[in-house]
Amino acid sequence: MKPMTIKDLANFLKVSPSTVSRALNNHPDISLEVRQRVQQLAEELQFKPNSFAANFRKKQSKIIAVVLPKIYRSFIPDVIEGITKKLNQNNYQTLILITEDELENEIAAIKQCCDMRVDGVLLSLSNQTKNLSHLDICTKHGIPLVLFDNTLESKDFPMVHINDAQAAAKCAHYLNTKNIKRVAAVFGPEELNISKNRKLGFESALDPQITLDVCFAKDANSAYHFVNEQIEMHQTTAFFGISDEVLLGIITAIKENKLSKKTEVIGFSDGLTMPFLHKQLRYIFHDGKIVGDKAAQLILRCIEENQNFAENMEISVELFGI
Amino acid sequence: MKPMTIKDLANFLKVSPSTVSRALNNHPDISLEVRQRVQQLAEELQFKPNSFAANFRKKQSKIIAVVLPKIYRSFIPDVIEGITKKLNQNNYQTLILITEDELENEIAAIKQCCDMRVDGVLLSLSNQTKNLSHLDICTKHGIPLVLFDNTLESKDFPMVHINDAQAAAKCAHYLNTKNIKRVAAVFGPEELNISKNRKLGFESALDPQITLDVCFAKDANSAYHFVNEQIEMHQTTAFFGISDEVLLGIITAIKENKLSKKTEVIGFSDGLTMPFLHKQLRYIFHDGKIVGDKAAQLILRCIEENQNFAENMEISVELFGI
DNA sequence: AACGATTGTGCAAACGATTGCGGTTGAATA
DNA sequence: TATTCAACCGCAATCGTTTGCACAATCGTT
Repeated sequence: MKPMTIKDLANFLKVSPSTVSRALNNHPDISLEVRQRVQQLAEELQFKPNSFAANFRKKQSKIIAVVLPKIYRSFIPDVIEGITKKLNQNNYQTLILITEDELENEIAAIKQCCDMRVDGVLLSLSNQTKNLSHLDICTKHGIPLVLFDNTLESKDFPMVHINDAQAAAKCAHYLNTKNIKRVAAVFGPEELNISKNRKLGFESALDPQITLDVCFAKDANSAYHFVNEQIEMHQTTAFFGISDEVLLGIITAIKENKLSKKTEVIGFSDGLTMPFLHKQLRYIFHDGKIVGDKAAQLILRCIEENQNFAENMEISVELFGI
Repeated sequence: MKPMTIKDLANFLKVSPSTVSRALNNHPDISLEVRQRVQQLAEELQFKPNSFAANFRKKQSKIIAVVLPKIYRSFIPDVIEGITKKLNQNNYQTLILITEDELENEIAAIKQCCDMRVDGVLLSLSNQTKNLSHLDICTKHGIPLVLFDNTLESKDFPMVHINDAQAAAKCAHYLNTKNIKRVAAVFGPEELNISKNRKLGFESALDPQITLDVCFAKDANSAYHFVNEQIEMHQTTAFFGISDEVLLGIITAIKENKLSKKTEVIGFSDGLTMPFLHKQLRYIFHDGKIVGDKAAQLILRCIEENQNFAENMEISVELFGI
């Protein structure tokens, strides 16, 4: 029992294959009556044209690749959900490629995308990536690409992300109003772009009267130890944390020191665990769903308009907390 | 400038297209010398055969679809990483479809997979799914499918997951040794299969001398309130939590009641946040990477051997904690 | 020297849907 | 009535690779 083809349908309906094809694609050349007859039969027989053949002919895969360093536990899952949702609504599917934060893998992934002839690429850069020259093959193959989340400035590719520096500045501004002498800021690994950007924004917005202690923490535990030191050495009562992970360390430390009530904690969070853990937390709500949605939207526009208009999109963020 | 084809290469090298094709696919019929010449030129010119045409001809997409309810913050990200890693090693790519825990979407996703002619499907069931009849179209299309994580018993499809009941029983056994009179167990939403299975395993393994209070919590907050009640009403000193989310509620509550030291907390965790938060936590380490890896392995075998041998795979789990 | 085995290569037919172009209708217009 | 013009539909080429088969060359055997 060979799988059905468009020809079989055509024979059965006494029309030509081309008519069936056009009818299935809602081509206006086909009369409403024929169109309906075709679609109805296709529906009944659960017939779908062979997508391999269609892709081949139409030179499109209806697949968007999402290339990212790692599926961290917060933010990225939401991004993926945001992307798939938007893409599905537009009849595209989502392919996931993971680079493990290595440039080499990123290059391979991009090549893979070209080889597979995906219709577009959403890319969050690895932290080893210092320039965008390896993305040229996408341009060469006519595959639109948009950068999201972890990005580098570029005139060739649109990007969507929050303005990290500005968001961090908001946190600093908040602290400026709080009659504080000293603040300890915990960032992620020093080489991360978000660490750099948020540090820059935070530092330059912070009232110079306030003494700033800085730490690049590789995980919750190192944040925890840093905070303990700060409390011991300087009786610090204000902390800034760049991610849910370091916030976990910060919050744990201040709780153990019974300073929850007397301490300001502010940072970036996905709004789930950390605000629950520490009700007084102020945080920049970093909403992955929106980033994903916007990124998908942008790539769809690129595909539609067949060009990489380098229009960046900045997601505005707000400070949350009681 | 038209994109290069196999014919262009062939003309240039004065061989036939078939030879180029075979050479590129390392077909042994082609002499080593010719094979190398072809591959070398292809390498230089960065030529890759049009995958649309190849897919079409070979009737394979080299894509595996992963269908899942939702990308929760723990476990699932690891599963995805485990899957993509294993698949990549075998030259397959990973497509993500999300059902949002709705049967309707699950059915649509499965159909989509068939329409796209993916080479295999990895499916974690929605919690609305009560039977597997909608998976027949996969069988009909000859697409192998393996169930993972949230599954239902089936003789048609292999599945990989941990033995929830048995793992929960391990927790109960541990508590049995602890001279405890009363334990409060917090599960997830009642309709979830993991809730049911883990509850069953836990209940039946628990020493009947121990009084059991049960709660189905929809989030960390409801777990938190339940625990507070239990402490107030029964001075409970032992808690079982089915997931990181409810553990968060449990741990927060016992900390606020300053009972960390005097209380046994045990449950299922991905081993990151919760053990950090509560050092005394005992937990079943639910390792998504392994589940993903095994699931991918299984689907690859199905593809290779061209059959759905219903060989289930149970991931063994261990109790962690100091 | 004639004979099968090997080995290595090319020919040409698929694979199944799409689409430019041309042809057939019937109705509308002059 | 002749002509025009849509509206519809079919013909056949096309997309680029793969692969069954035939064929040519080379080799070792009797």
